[in-house]
Amino acid sequence: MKIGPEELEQRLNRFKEDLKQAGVKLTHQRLEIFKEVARSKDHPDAETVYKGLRKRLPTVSLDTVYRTLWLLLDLGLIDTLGTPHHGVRFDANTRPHHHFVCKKCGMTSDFYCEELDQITIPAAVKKLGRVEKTQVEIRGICSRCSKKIGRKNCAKRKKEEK
Amino acid sequence: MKIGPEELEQRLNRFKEDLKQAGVKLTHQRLEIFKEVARSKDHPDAETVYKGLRKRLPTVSLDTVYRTLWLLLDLGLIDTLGTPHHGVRFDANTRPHHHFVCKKCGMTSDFYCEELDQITIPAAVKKLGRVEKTQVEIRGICSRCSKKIGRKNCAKRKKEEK
DNA sequence: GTCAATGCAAACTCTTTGCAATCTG
DNA sequence: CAGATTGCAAAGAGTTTGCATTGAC
Repeated sequence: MKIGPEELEQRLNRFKEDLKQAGVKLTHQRLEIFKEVARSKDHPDAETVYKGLRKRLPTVSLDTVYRTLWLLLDLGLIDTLGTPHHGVRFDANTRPHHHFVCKKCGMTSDFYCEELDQITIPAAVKKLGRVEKTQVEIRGICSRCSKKIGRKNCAKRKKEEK
Repeated sequence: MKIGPEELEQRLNRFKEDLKQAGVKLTHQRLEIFKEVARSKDHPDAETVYKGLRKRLPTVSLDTVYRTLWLLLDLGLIDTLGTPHHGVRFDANTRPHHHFVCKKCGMTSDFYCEELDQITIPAAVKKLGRVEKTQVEIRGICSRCSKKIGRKNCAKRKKEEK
């Protein structure tokens, strides 16, 4: 998927607006990091964003990339694959099941739903590879985290919890 | 979800059988690690498995836990959440979309399907927290990895690719 | 007995933090 | 100009590796 210049413009404006709303400063770095991610068709990790960025912004540092990405995540301007701030986790549940994932704390609960077990996938997907299982991932904020509101970003939140 | 003793027995037998099939030795550690994961209702990380395990097997080491978990993954006896051997990855795609995830290399492709965008989630899930988005995760082996067959485990595979 | 698997310790990678200098509003 | 943000360097997680020893088949 590629996005046209008018949509990019739109997203940049929303970006600036959201920073203002959050009482967060609009810096050169933040703008460029957002553009780098927004233009990406893949699912880059921090390092990849950093490398792409350095071509245009040679003085940027990797830790700023991290801080900014967590900030954007907190503002809901980007999402992550899986759960941030966690190592690999193992799933020993061999029955068909689905996941509710908390975007803040990473809590992942299984749930069962026979209807969802029956999902038929588009034929095009089969070209991507051999399918082993299909599950629904519901992303959101768990009730526990919903109570802890008003914190600014993930890193700070984690620290406060210690 | 909890599993009954007869199902546990069944899974242990399948476990032993699969190790034999793979030409891999059945060690005390492997058996206990498998039991630890199989009994878990959560989605433990390696450290959690390790801690639980040490109560019964005080001499086990964390690296054996890792090696065994990757082995079990390779044998298809357990699965992971997200993609192993990768840092956090960011998803800047703001349109409704779904993922095909390769369990071997972590490659994650977006795909679109209006039908899947319409999924209705069971009422029970709403108790878990505030839902922000619902997406389908199709897990399998991408065509690229399918070609590289016959390797024994992830760690070795990664090394060989260097 | 043979070769794979383990435990240990050290290395490595990814991510976070403290702090002084800098920049935004 | 004040306070947030950055870059740097160093620390901290989580994970992997090399090697001598142990243990399964």
